[in-house]
Amino acid sequence: MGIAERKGRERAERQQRITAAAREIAEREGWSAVTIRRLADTIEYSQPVLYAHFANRDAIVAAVAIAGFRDLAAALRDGAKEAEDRQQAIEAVAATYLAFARAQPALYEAMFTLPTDLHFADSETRPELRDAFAALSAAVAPSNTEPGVATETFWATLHGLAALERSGRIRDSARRERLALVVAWAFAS
Amino acid sequence: MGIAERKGRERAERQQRITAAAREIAEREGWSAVTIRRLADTIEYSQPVLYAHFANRDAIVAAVAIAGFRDLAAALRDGAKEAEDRQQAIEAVAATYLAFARAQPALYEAMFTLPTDLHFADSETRPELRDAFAALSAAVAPSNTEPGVATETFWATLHGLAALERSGRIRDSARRERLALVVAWAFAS
DNA sequence: ATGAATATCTAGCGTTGCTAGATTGTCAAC
DNA sequence: GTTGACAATCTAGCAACGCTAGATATTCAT
Repeated sequence: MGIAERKGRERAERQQRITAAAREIAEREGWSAVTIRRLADTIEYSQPVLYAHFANRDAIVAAVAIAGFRDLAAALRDGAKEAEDRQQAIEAVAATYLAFARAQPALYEAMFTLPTDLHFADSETRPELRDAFAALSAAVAPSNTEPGVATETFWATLHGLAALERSGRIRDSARRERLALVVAWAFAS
Repeated sequence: MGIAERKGRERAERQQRITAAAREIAEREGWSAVTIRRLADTIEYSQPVLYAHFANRDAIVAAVAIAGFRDLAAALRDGAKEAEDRQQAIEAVAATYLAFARAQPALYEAMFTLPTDLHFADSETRPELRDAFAALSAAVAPSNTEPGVATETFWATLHGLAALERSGRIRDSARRERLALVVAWAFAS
């Protein structure tokens, strides 16, 4: 009965190719260039095949976003692992977060701007999202196990900085100084 | 020569009706429901008429956004005018900002999420945007006339909170506590 | 009243997300 | 092996989108 397994593998691989193509095109040309026809072309299947994998276009964006949260959580943990004290951990996490958003703007956009149906503070929160939140929380409030007002506010600041920097509404030249200020704020709380 | 004046008035009024309709529909059904056909129907003209007023759909969204910045600046000034000290001013501004975003989510979305070509920290920044920034700055750093790292970071925090609250990624129940924390941060800097 | 200029509309192009129905391929039963 | 059912895949098309060219109606100076 290896046939069913093979089909399952092929299906998973095709699904992977769809999200990879979406992410790549979005990063190169923006999410508006990610059309079903374009994706179908890229994976060399007809359009209806995509609907055997995802309910609609938004579901593809959401899949990319969830993969992004996995990446972000990993990056945050990796960035913080060499910190020697709380302040260093906060600084590492903040810098990593902003670098992540900056390096992959389309991915970040999928994670935070595009879909409205990926909730966080909710019973049905995806584990990937919880995990990224936990990585932040570990740096800000290592001793605290409650949901974390400080972590939420810290995250909001980072997200706000990422968003406003991206849209050119705060000076690119002051990035370093803002980072220092954020670290001071989070450290003090 | 009252004829030209009348035509000018009619034109301005029609333009006003377009943006008002866009804002209303967006607030009720989301920006994706704001189509050229729908707007044309609402103002009882054919579609090409809209293009005599705006270059394209994005320009309509941008017009709504700019009006939103006027409203926001006024709301911030109004909210802060009765504050007796710096801390009260910061708190008033923060609360007003978040209430503004919460009360008119589609408008706020137009201002911060949708268009990419309304720059801030830039020589060609629209005065409406500068003015809103100045209203924030007056509360955070009343004595400081420089562009304001603190103001930028404060703004970023408020925007992040607005965005994450809206998408349900931070707990609605902790709004008060986050506000208090933000005020403490901004006050300390 | 008439002709030019302006304002407005009808009709349509190309593209989008998505889907029904036809077509091809696969595999077990005889 | 052949056949028939089932699954996989494609072709073709719908309705709605932003936007525009060309036809028509309206307005105004002469």
